[in-house]
Amino acid sequence: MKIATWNVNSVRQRLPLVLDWLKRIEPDLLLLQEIKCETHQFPVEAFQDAGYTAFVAGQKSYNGVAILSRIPAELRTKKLPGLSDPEPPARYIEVAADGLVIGNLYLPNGNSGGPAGFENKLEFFSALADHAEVMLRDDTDFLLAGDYNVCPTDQDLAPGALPPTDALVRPESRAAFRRLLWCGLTDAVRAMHPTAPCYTFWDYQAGAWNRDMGLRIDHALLSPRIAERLLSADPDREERAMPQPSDHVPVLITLR
DNA sequence: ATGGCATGAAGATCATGA
Repeated sequence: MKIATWNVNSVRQRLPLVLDWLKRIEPDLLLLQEIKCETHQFPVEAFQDAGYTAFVAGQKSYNGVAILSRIPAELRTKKLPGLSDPEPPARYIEVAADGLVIGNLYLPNGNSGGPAGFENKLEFFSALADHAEVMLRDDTDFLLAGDYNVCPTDQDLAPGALPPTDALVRPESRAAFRRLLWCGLTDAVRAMHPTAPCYTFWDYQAGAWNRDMGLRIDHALLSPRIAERLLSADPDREERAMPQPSDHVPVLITLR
């Protein structure tokens, strides 16, 4: 089983690239973040023609997440349980497929909106950990993948790529990510690559790609039984060198 | 430390991203 996550930075701008990637890689599911369109604007037909059903949680301008599946899947929710905002931005969508719950998340960056913006990031993390704990108690097999907007350790960013005050590396953000791991989840890429950087993002600015000033911020966390099935987990670096790329690359997980 | 790109919505810039 192949599951991938990709922050595409506008699905409409990236449509040819995403279709090309689907055709070459043939994942069973692709989790998209930052689709940057309303649900009705999502190019459902183009993906249908490629053999994928789309589950979409869109909104105007920003954010937006979607799951593409070429295997039978059913929508579970378009909201992360436990957020204080009754109408939160479109940052979470979850389906069930092949006996597995697949949660797709776009965690708030936390650098905008001042202290409240950062608190909002931590609240999302906390709600996500609560959700994971409920599923672990229910003995549900799951994968929670997407743009976590955190470099978990200093190994996960190029030296000097971010100031230490950045919300992606602040100790509170890293502690929130560790809480998820300590629920008993496995960071798939890190489990398969204990020492390599495995960046998933390079800024468009300042020649970040050419200087390899990357960040590892797109992650797939696996519940225990799913972790036992892990065969491979790799960022697809080559996608960053394509014409008009997203600033993130896909991360591909293969399960036995 | 900031924001040199990129995107969308608006509008003759701006907010956001990370």
